[in-house]
Amino acid sequence: MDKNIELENLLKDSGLKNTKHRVAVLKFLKNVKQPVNAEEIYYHLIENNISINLSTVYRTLETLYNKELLLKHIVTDEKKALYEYNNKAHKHFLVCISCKKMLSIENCPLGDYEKFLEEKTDFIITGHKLNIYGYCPECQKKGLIGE
Amino acid sequence: MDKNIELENLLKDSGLKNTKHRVAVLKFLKNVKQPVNAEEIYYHLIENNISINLSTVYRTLETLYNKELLLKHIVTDEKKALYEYNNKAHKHFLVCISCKKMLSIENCPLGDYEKFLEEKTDFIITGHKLNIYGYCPECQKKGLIGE
DNA sequence: TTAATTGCAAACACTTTGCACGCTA
DNA sequence: TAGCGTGCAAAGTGTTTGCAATTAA
Repeated sequence: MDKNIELENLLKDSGLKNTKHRVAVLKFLKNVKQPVNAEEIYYHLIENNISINLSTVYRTLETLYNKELLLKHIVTDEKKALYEYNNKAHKHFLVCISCKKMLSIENCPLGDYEKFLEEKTDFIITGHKLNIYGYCPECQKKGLIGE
Repeated sequence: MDKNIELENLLKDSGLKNTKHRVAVLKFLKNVKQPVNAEEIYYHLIENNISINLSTVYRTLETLYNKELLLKHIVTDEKKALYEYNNKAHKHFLVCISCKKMLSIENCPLGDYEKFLEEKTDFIITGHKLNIYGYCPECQKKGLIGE
């Protein structure tokens, strides 16, 4: 329950009204270990007796994403966007090309490469996104490589 | 004209029939300097008096992508997929978050970080995608930062 | 000849929007 | 109570597909 107060403050600090739907979405995303799509959030809430509409889920995600409370990912060849709680840690992902699962990596190998690039290109660099692809141990065991 | 023969051989080597549409799409993508979307390809062909249907453009892109003759990118918050000629060079991109232009970077700063990760996580790593985001010099001049 | 490719129109999947009602601050 | 949040149904957008006609091999 303490967690809800924390999330309610997060909303307040972002200038958003505190609604049960927003808290429920944040709470779910904070607890889940990998990025999930809108439909998965929708069904999770329904199963937990929180009546909500899919369009509200989308609107909520959009709102939270605009306030940078969430991160949003689109994986090539997957149609649905994936969302995760933004804990502000700088992260990268290991994406399984068989089951599409995303695992986060805490390390960032990029060091001061960005600084070098900025000087070379005159871009103002604001961030980067690094995904590393491969087959997760489970899919290797299932022999799903290549599917 | 020699270029067409080269592209026709590319198709043949991939086991694809040689059609004017496929050659035209490949030719355009080979000459353009940044990834483009299906509609841009469609209009380019129409303007060059190559009669084609948008759905054929999509089917062609899908076919060429499956044969790895093209690369496909999806940028978060952009709805349209971007395609580029796959010249097999290992590349990364500098993406302007204002005008969405993508510039390629030839360097790869990742070195043997992947090897380290593979050992640590038991993934079989097959590749990675690195995009670096920021504002391009043109958008900086236009004062478009933040839009 | 025959199997792959194409045009066209219709279908699709995910996401967004208009409007009337409900609820937070 | 003023204005943001929500449900519902309908619309939107990029992409895909079924089918008949066309074309490459």
